Amino acid sequence: MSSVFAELASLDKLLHEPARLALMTALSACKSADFLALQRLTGLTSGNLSVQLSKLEEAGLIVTEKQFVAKRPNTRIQITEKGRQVIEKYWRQLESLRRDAQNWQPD
Amino acid sequence: MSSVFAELASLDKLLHEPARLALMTALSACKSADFLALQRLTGLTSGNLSVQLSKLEEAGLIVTEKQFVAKRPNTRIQITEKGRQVIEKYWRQLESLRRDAQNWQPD
DNA sequence: ATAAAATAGTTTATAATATAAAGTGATTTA
DNA sequence: TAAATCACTTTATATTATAAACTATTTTAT
Repeated sequence: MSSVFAELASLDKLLHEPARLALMTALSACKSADFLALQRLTGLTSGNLSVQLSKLEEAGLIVTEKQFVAKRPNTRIQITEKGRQVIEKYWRQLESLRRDAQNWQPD
Repeated sequence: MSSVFAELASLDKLLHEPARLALMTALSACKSADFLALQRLTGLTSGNLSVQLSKLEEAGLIVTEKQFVAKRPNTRIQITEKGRQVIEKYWRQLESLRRDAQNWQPD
């Protein structure tokens, strides 16, 4: 059982889903963003985006702050230190998976 | 709606699943491999591996050849030209997604 | 000789997940 | 003031991953 197996098993499935991967990667590159900006980024329906953000928050990877701006509800989202660590780890592990699988030889 | 959306939508979900991603990446780097070698690579149960290979074959990304070797059934798996094209495209698109998400700024 | 275990898989069932649809409560427009 | 819009959340459905159960042949043990 090659080292690819270890990388496979440890790949964080919460981050692997493409929408959450884009969200976390984008959030790791800016101070914060609000709900509508993230919706423009991903093109997700609001329901879908809401569910994905809830999962990320429940896991402690982001924090959300709900306020009113110009009489409108406004949700500001920020990555946590933990979130920053796991997204960086994810990309490293995916690179490892790719390299190990590419270098693998049968037998 | 930023360009991340286009990358998100076009990311091939058949290839994105980690086990199939490892399988296709490995198969793109060798002439062929048999069922047991791929099972050692991925650590999948035989049932799971069988299902994933069936999906890849149904999509025309691999071909399988079943024979008997030393009185044992033996399934040899090879990537197709189409398979090679789509796995290379997948990795390019994932890099794009990463780069675009990292360069994105809210507003 | 034959019952039990192992090999190399496939098929089926279940549990998890993504995603859309429907719903909420406030605000603006007609 | 009724209807439409905004910014979401909650619930339902459809898809998917994954393990469990099964099949058919072969080897090993008694």
